[in-house]
This record gives sequence, structure tokens and C-alpha cells, in this order.
Amino acid sequence: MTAEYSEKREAILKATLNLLVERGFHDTPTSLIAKEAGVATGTLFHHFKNKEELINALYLETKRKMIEVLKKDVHLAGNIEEKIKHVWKSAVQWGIMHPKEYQFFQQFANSPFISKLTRDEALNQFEFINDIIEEALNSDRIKNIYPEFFMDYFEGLFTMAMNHFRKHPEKISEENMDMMFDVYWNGIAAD
Amino acid sequence: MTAEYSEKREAILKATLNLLVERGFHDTPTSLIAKEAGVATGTLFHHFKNKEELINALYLETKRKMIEVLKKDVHLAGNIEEKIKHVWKSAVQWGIMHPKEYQFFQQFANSPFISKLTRDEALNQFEFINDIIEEALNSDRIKNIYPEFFMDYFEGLFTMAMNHFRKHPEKISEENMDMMFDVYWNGIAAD
DNA sequence: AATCAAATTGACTGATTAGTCGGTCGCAAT
DNA sequence: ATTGCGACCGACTAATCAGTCAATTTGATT
Repeated sequence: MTAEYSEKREAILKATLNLLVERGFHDTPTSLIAKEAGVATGTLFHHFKNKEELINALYLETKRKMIEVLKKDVHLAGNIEEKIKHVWKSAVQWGIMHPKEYQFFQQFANSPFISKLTRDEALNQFEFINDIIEEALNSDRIKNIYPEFFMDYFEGLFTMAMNHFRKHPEKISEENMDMMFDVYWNGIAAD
Repeated sequence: MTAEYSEKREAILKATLNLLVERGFHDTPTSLIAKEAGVATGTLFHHFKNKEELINALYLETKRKMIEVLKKDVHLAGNIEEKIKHVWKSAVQWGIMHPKEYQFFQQFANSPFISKLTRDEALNQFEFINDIIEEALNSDRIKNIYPEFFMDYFEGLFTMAMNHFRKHPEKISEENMDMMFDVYWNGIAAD
């Protein structure tokens, strides 16, 4: 219930993540989560009102951690292209370092278990991206495309890269990430 | 069980699709599917060995129908750019015309309910894309990128467009599709 | 030492669900 | 007319699961 730190609470969240990506929602009973976390079922329901709220908490807290990584050191980047490249590469590297968390997002981003409230709260944390996009569009380095498309193009590149590296782990390298970003940037760069 | 045509079988598949995208797997009991399809539960299990096989059948048959659309009239296209554009636009248009089917794919493509067998069979039907990619890479109109990336870049563009149009239905238009494809092609076109 | 609240336990329950099974119906072949 | 068979039915069952609750432990405060 409370969001304060608790070792058992963390253990429950960790077990939930592991089981959920391996077995899916319907094949992950709360009893198994509790067992894996080394607690009683009662403890699980003490910390989380119900199973759905547990998933939502996991979603929100995982996303918060990811976005922290994305924000780190953006201010150090020079021009707008470098700024976008920095955020993008941070995202890809986070995804590679946290495959389970990434898979969880993919599996649950559009699932009915995640409430609208949770979804909105997660979206809010993405605000800082809008500033970057605005800066990009106001510069003269970008084609004249509308902002919503820019945003989805950006996200699409990320998803594409993650898909690609999941299917072909041997292709993971700084060089290929740079290559991908070049392709991406070429697509929208002003002539 | 049999894959032959049967009105009730079709009704079950249709009800499954509708309920699945609305309620998700775990909240769609077979009893409800049967009710919605206007048949008895026994009939459902007569046509499909179990719930999982029902989902797999739906996945496979829906994908087959989609790929039929993608293949249509490709041979009429002229150069390789037009060929790729044709397949891509067919895919996007199919997705827009069949939102439930598309959502179903998104929701279940990486889910544990879809067996490896089903996944492989679906992948096989995509073979014809490989020929197109090979033709593209052998031409001098494309940057020197490796085939696996080309494939995933292609798929990524599709997913991105679908995401974008789902979030912003007012942006659906031939013009925007063409714009997207231009951006895409710009990214990989030889200098 | 006494008090109290929060954390934890796990047996238990009410509800739900996937899948079964004995049997009916309609129809095609002999 | 009889046989056989596949489609179909729906009440039923065995199993499972989310969530409860009364009892116990822990740890901080007075």
C-alpha cells in the first residue's frame, strides 16, 4: 500500500517482473509471486491492494527509473542533434541492460491491466522530450514535419532498434547504434 | 479441430478476436466466447482442442489474410522503391481497415500463448519480403546496410506509422503516408 | 515494562474457469 | 430403413486463484 521502501516490497516487485515476463499475467498467480519473493500471500496484499495495483506499481516505478537514466547528462550535449542522439542512445542502452524491464513494457504498455491513471502519470514524466522536440523543430536542421510525427518517429526508431538487437544480439555495438541514428537523422534532416 | 470452413467455427474466431482485444486473455473466459458466438462451450472445444489452440488458429488465419493483401499487385510496381512503397502502404492500409486485428497482433505477437510453431509458420509467409529486400540491396539506390537491419527498419516504419495513426487518427491521409515513406526512404537512400 | 501500530503469516473461502462427457440431432452412404 | 459419423449441446467437475482474516511477531515510543 505505502510506497515507502521495504525489503519485502522490493522482493515482491522483483519476483513479479521475473515471473510476468516469463509466464504472462494469467499464468502468474499471486501465490507464486509470494513464494518466489519469499513472503506470505498476505504480505503481498498488505503492500499492494490487489494484483492489478501491483502491476501498476511495477510499471510506474520501472518507468521512473528508466526516465532518470534518459535525463542524465542531456544538458552536457551541444547542438540539438547531439542532444537527441544522447537521449536515444541512453534509451537503447538502458533497454539492452534491462531486457526484462523492456519486455515488460512491451507486454503491458497497451494491456488492460495498466490503468489510464498510470498511463497518464508515466506520460507526464516524458515531458522533457517535448522541449527537445520543440527545440529541434525551431532549428533549421530539420525538415518541415509536424511535432506529433517527430515524437512518434523518435519512439519508433527506439522500438525498431530494440527489436533488431533482440533478434540479432550479435549486432549490438556502438557502431551500429551510430549507423541507425545516422539513418534516422538522414530521414528528417533538412536538405 | 479441422481447419475446414464452418459457420460456427468462424463465429467463434470472430467473437474471440472481439473479446480478446477488449478484455485481454485472462478476462475472456471460453464460456463468454461461446456465448458471444452463439454456440455451446462444447462446440468451441469441438473445433479447437483448447483455448490456446484457438488463439493460435486466430493468429495464423488472420496473418494469412493480411499477407494476401500485402502480396496483391506487387508485381505491377515498377522499380524497387515503388515495390517497397506498395507493400508498405498496403500494410498500413490493412492496419487502418482492421484495427482489431492489428491490435490483436500487437498484443499477442510476443505473448506466451502463441507457440513457437505458430510463430515460425507465420514468419514463413513473410518470405516474399526477403526477395524484395535482396533486390533493393543489390540495386545502387540504397546505402550499404546489412539485410537484417533493412528488414527490421522496414517493419519498424510500419509499426511506427500504425502507432502514429492510432494516436492521431486525424492525421490519416495519403499525403502523410507518402511523407512518411519519403522520410523512410531518405534515411536509407544512397547519397 | 507497557503499549500500540505496522508488518507478517498462512490456512481458508467464495468465485471462477478450462475442459469433459453422455447424449441428441441431422445427414449421407449403404 | 439402418447405420455411422461429425457437429453440436450444456450441465457438470476438478482445479485454481484472488483476496480475507484472525492470530502472531516486530520494533519503535513512552
